Parts: sequence; C-alpha cells; structure tokens
Amino acid sequence: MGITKPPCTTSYASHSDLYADVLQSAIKSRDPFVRRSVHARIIKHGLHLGVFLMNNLLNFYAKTGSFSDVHRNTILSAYAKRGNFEAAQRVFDEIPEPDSVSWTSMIVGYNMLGHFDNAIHMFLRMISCGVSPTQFTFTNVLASCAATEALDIGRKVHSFIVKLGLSSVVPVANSLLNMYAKSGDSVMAKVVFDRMRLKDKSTWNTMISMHMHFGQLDLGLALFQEMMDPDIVSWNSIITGYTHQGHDVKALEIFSLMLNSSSSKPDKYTLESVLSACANLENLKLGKQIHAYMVRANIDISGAVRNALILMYAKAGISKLDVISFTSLLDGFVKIGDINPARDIFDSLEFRDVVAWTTMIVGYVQNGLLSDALDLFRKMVREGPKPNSYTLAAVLSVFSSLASLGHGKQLHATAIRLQEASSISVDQEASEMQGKYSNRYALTRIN
DNA sequence: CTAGGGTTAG
Repeated sequence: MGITKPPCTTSYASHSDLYADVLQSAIKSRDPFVRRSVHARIIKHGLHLGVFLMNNLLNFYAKTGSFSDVHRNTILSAYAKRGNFEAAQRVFDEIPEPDSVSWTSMIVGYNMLGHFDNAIHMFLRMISCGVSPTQFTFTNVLASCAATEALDIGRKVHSFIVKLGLSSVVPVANSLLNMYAKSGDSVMAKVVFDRMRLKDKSTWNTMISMHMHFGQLDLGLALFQEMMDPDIVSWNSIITGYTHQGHDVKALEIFSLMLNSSSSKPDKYTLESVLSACANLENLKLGKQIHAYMVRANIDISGAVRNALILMYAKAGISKLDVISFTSLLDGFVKIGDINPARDIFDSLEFRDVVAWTTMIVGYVQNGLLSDALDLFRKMVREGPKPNSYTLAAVLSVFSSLASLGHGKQLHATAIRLQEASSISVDQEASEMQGKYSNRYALTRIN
C-alpha cells in the first residue's frame, strides 16, 4: 500500500524543500498537539499549498505509513478543490474503503469547478458502492443537478434524503428546493417549501426568485410581503423580476420603497437593474441621480453596472444629454480610469458645445492620456467650436507635462501638428519651447 | 486521536 512515487520529482525549490522538511518533522512528531496543528494548517491553507508541497506530503505519508483516512481525505479534498482531479483520483484509489468523506470530497470538487456530470456520476457510484451520503453529499450533488436541470436524478436524490431522514436539515431542503426551482418543477418546489418547518432567508429568496423567473410576479410579491425582514437579495429578486418582464415603472417603485423603508443598501445588482429601467423609460433625471449616488458611495463601476450606465446615458436621451450630465458622466469614468465609454457618448452627441469638448479634453488630461487630449484638441480647432480659456488651460497643462518630462521632440512635433491643423502659429524652435509656454503666450497665439 | 467535507438566493 502507499504511493509509489511522487508525481512531480523535478527541481525542488529550496524554500519549499525547507518548508516540507519542517512539515515532515512536525508530522513525525509523537506530540499529538503538534501533529494536529500541522494538519490544521494544511486544511486551512490547503488551497494555497503548491502541487509540489502536496506531492511531497503525500510521499512522506506513504513512506512513514502514518496515513490514516483522515489524512488521506484531507489531501484528497485539497486536490479536488484545486481542480487537480487526476491527483485527487489517485489518492482516492489508494484508499482501501473510501468512506462518505472520500466520496463527498470528490463530488464537492467536481461541483465547485463546474464538472456537474462528473459530480453526479460520482454520487451514483457512491450509492452503488453502498456508502451512505451525508448532508454535505446531498447539498453538493443537488447543486450539480440544479445546474444541469437533471430532474430525474434530482428526484432520486430526494427519495434518498427522505429515507435517511435528512429532509428537515435546512441546507439540504434549500438545495432540494433550488434543484426543483432550477429544473422548472415549481409544483415540487412548493411541496418542499410548504413542508419545511424551519426556513432560512435563502429558502424564501429561492422561492421568490423562482416565481419571478416564471413570470408569476404576483406570487413572488406575495411571498416577498409575507417574508420577515427581506434582505438585499430579496429586494433584488423582486426588482430584477419586474425589469425582466418589462415592468420598469413597477421596478422603480419597488426600488424607491426599498430606499425609504428598508435598511438594505442597493448593491451592484440593484443598480444594474434600476439603471436599465431608467434607460427603458428614458428617465435621465433618475439615472443621473443614481449615477451620482454610485460615485458618492464609491460603488465599483465595472462590468454589467458599467454597461447599464452607458446604456442609460445612451438610451435615456443622448439628444437630451446636456453638458452638466456629460460632465458628471465623465467624472464617474475618470474616477475609474476608463474614459472610453465617455468618448463614445461624446462622439454620439448631436450638439457638442465648447464645454463638452473641453470636458472631454480635461478627462483625457486627468487620465494622463496626453496625446489623446492633444488629438482631440487638434480636431476641435479643425472642426469644433472656438476653444475658450478653460480649453487652453487644459492644453497648456499638457504642454507643461510634456516639457517637464523632457519630451522636447514630442512637444515640437505636437506643436507642428497643431500648426498644420489650425491657424495657430508656432514659429519657435523646439529648444526655445521647453518650459517657455505661458498662458499669455498661448492665448495671444491661439486667439 | 472520530476527524475529514464551503448550501442556498439576485
């Protein structure tokens, strides 16, 4: 018995060697406290241990023979959670009689990494081997059933749960409920729900989101109102449910109710939904308020929220977009270091006045995109409104940045390009330009 | 030394 050979035997890093030595001597120790603390460390940091270290440990365990099921299951679980199924399976195969933890660890790993079919397959093999599943097995295999909408197997799992008397374990019942909801069996979902004596917030939220998903908005709302102390997930289920069914006004009403009557703070899911409602309703006023809130509350503007925000400004009336709201939009994007969306909106503006141009240029400058700022300025001189003193101040700050960076050549080249593209007369040599720009100079030249 | 195993909802 035992592992014959560590899978990776090449060039050991020296610090890993040392770490492994320490672990090995600690595990060898007769002091049970020391051994326990080492194992605790492995469990706690299992996900962060390198493959090499794991293999080293396995090798050590095999050689010393001090390799109980607990140790093996710990290693097995760490491998499975890392997605190293080959290694996990190898450990699994070394266990003479895999117990429920051995099987469950494999199932957990497969389910976590999205290998749902493997998780289900593992569960079926576990049953046929006569090993009794636990609540941990059930929650995980049910998650895989839910993900693949494997209703047939889900039902079998259900009957096992009843036989083993685990139906009243809240996590198990929640997983079951979720499985039926995701698989589209709302009748059985309701049966499970009604039979639950103990309920979680998750229990209610699962049920609510199922109804909203099926378009049974009144049923979802009824449960929501029946629920004690709804959390942000509950609110979001209702709000997104309404927006998905095209009831944007209703969604915004619920949103306002939430702000006024609940301690729940809107999160990125809430904001994405209400911004999209604002876009559909062309409610730029509210959309701007929400945007301002996001900037104030320092909400992470990225991903879906970012798209919703862009869409809101784009749909909720590009034509109505005034300079003020464009500026506030830009502020938001400058803050997150991504002004490309702002440029898209700038480009699609029907009427661009001097402030819009300047705002855009300032946005580039604040992001350190100096050549973009100058390019846009050049374009402005060519085809836009006449620059004002704010525009010039921004462009001057670009020049001074370039000068202080010692980019004399770039400065010169830019000046020449500006000259070619406009009526600005730049007749100094590059050597004269460095550090010699003043506000007065630029103003007199450009005007 | 009977441990060891991340539940679910937007």
